[in-house]
Amino acid sequence: MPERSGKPTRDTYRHGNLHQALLEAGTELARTGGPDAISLREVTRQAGVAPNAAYRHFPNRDALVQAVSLHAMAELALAMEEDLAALPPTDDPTRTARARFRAVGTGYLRFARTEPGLFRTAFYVPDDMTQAQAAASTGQGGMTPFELLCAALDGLVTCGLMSPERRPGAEFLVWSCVHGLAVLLIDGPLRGLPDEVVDPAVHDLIDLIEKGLRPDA
Amino acid sequence: MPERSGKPTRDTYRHGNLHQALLEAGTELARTGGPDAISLREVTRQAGVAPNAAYRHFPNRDALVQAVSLHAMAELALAMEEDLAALPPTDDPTRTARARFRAVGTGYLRFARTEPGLFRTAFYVPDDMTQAQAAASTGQGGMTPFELLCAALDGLVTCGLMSPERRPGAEFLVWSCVHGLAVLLIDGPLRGLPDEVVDPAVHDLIDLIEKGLRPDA
DNA sequence: AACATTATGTGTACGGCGTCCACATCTGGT
DNA sequence: ACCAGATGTGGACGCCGTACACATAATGTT
Repeated sequence: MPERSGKPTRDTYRHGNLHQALLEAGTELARTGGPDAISLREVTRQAGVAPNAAYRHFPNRDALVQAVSLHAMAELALAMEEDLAALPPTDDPTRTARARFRAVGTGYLRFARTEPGLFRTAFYVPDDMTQAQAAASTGQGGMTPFELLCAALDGLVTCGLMSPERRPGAEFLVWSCVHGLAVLLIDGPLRGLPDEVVDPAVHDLIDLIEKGLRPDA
Repeated sequence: MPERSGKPTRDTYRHGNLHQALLEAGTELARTGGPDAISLREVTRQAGVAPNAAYRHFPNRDALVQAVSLHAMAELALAMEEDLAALPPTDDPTRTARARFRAVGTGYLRFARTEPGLFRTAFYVPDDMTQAQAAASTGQGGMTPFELLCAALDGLVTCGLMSPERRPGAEFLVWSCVHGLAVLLIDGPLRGLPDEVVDPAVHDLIDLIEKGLRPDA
């Protein structure tokens, strides 16, 4: 008998699907400890494989973290889509546009608070960069979080809830506001606040943004 | 002659002011590489001292990073005070309140972009937490960044630029918006954008916030 | 069917890190 | 003059990422 203890033991010399296994182990580590918790030695350990085996699938640690990051970004998109899908159907297009805009924000913040480790990993960008809205980080609908936000903003413009001349670049401003609250809630000084405090704050923040975007008239 | 090479050599057994020296070395490391770049072995190396000497002044690495973080927060407050001080004097209190509010935001973002490493270090909060607006992280005026923001908001209320019933908790919303832009600009997908793009975005963001805070009337 | 090629996993080793322990040295109070 | 506490040193341990040489399995060619 070649082995007897532990569970991730394997009898074949080849693992079979190591790339995927490393990714999943990395995701679990990131879930509880953020990007810094992802270690090559730990993921290979969990896969029941020698540390160096990882180098057949990722050039270095950073590449693995990057891959997990993309996966986390996709989960963020999924969370946002969930909030969008949970919306009750409406006849009023204006009401719908507003609701969809809000859902984009609440989904974002819900994911940040539910999965802070993955959220932080999603925004881990090391040195190369510019893969933010790259593929593979989309939800079921094939849209990235950023694209979901843009679509929601376009909806606001269509319904007159936002002036068209304010539209260009607005996605970055809105994103900033929501992202900032997320960061302060999970990493920063607002950490660990109970839902009774946070939920109204989320509501108020989206109110503020919405009001800030509205046409002056 | 006991030593001859390198510069941080010292002839006395005692260093004299190691605590301070470690703090300064740590600050320099954080300035260029953020909190992760702070290493006990490196700061002691720069101080010309054995690695373990650090343990006479900080219980562990995290305590050092924490100390640097406080220092960085104070520098942030200083940057905000600079923008406030640079304001031209005005008779109109409303105009002043508005300008001071904007200065708080621009100072915050200017520091984030000028000193991204220190900015990230300032918001490094490990496990214990709740020292956010603790002492020692204040500027010359003795106020923390958070308190500077609160004061600016109070000014807005006084001048009727903001409805009093919206005031409670508003500091967190506004902080979120500005902080979010800072994070996206230095770490996130908006990284490395030129001033010609960023400056208008900063302006627009503060516009949006201001508008969102205004009374409905 | 036999062999060469490529893909994948292993073993060993190096240097860097934080940290623990025992020990050396200096300084201030008695 | 001495002792106690504060401060710095040296060595060791176990992590980590990663480079190099090697072993083994899968695949394609003849």
